[in-house]
Amino acid sequence: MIGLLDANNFYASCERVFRPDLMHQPIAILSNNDGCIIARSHEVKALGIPMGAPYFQVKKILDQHRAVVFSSNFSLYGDMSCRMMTLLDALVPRMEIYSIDESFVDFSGIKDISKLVHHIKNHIWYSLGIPISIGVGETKTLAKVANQVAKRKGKGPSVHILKGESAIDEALQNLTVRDIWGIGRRMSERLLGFGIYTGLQLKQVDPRWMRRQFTVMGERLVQELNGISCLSLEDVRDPKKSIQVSRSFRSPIRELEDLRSVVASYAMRLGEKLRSDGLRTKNIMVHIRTNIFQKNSPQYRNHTVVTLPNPVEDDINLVKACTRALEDIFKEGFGYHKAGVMAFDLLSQEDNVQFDLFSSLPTEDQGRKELFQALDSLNKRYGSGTVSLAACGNKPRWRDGKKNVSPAYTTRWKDLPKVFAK
DNA sequence: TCTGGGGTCCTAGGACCC
DNA sequence: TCTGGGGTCCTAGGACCC
Repeated sequence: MIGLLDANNFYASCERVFRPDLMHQPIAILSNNDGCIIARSHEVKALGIPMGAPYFQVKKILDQHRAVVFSSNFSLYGDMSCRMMTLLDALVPRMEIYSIDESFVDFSGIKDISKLVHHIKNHIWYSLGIPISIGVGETKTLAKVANQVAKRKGKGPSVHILKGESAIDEALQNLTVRDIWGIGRRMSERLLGFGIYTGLQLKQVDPRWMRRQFTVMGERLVQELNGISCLSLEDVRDPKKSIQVSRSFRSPIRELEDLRSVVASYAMRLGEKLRSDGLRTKNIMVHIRTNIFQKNSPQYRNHTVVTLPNPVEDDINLVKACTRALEDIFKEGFGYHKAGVMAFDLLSQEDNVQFDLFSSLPTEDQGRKELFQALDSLNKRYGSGTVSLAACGNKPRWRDGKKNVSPAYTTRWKDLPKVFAK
């Protein structure tokens, strides 16, 4: 059995820990620039205010109900998340942190699951003041379903264990396809078109048909609803594949100079994130765009990628690359509303570093000399390590009438010292 | 007037290789 | 005139999640 532990209204609950006087008052948390609603307490949800609603559209109704509105405080939420996960980790054999406020837990081998989940729920509530819901099911997707059942029991901490065919079917009968984890707006629209409305109907669909219509994702979903586990518990976190920093602006930015300083600050934040994850990058993407909500204004969006010869994680190189990329895509005459930088195809500190010599090496002596210099810089930059060498002769080729250089052959020496000894 | 930020996975199709 | 078979890698774009 797999459990899904999910904090109730996490950001709002975090704020309440430090403002216990707001325990029964409606609370909403706003995004960057106080633009829209990104978290709501139970009471605000009850007012019918949707997730992501622009603040200016719902401000009136929030005021009427004397809601307390917070700007987001992500360092607080991150810290509370860390505490919560630490408490949980001490109580369970295996877990996967799924998001800032959710964890999957492996309950296999646990004799009395009900006792344990109640203990977890109470422990986190009394130690941290965060109310959580725990759902337990045969697969991750069913654990998600169980969690929704638990949440419907009330606004306080709650648990639900989903076991037995009829109980599962009943729970699924009460959910729309849109409520199922993994089904978003587009898929639910298409499913509705096929006459599939409830979770139970989806469970009864032929998985092969699902695969044809909705790719393997759809097939897995149906299998998971039938208790066949397709999504395993990943207790070891894979390293990140991309890291980005992006923001919308309160008011549009028109000048390149202003945008440049914004992008430079994102580049430095990107560097911080890379370094804290022990990662480097060769690929950096910069994007800018006008305000997509201003339907009547001219729109412009663009992005570009800079690929560096060597992996970097330092501010200077990142800022240089990002501002250079910005100049490629910046166009005058637009008011920009959002910009972002992203590093992708990340390398870990342990990954091989490629160091390219661009000069040709006409004689053996010169080749040897340049290789030694390259090794020397490698050592200075990355410390000692193992080295493999690839030599590429560049033979010009033509494609689509354009000259195009690609390696003609590659030779690799495994044992560098021996090569040099010769 | 004011509309978030940060991720992941999958597919199709093209280019290229032997 | 007929025109193989088996791959890999890359990219853009879509969809989803919290």
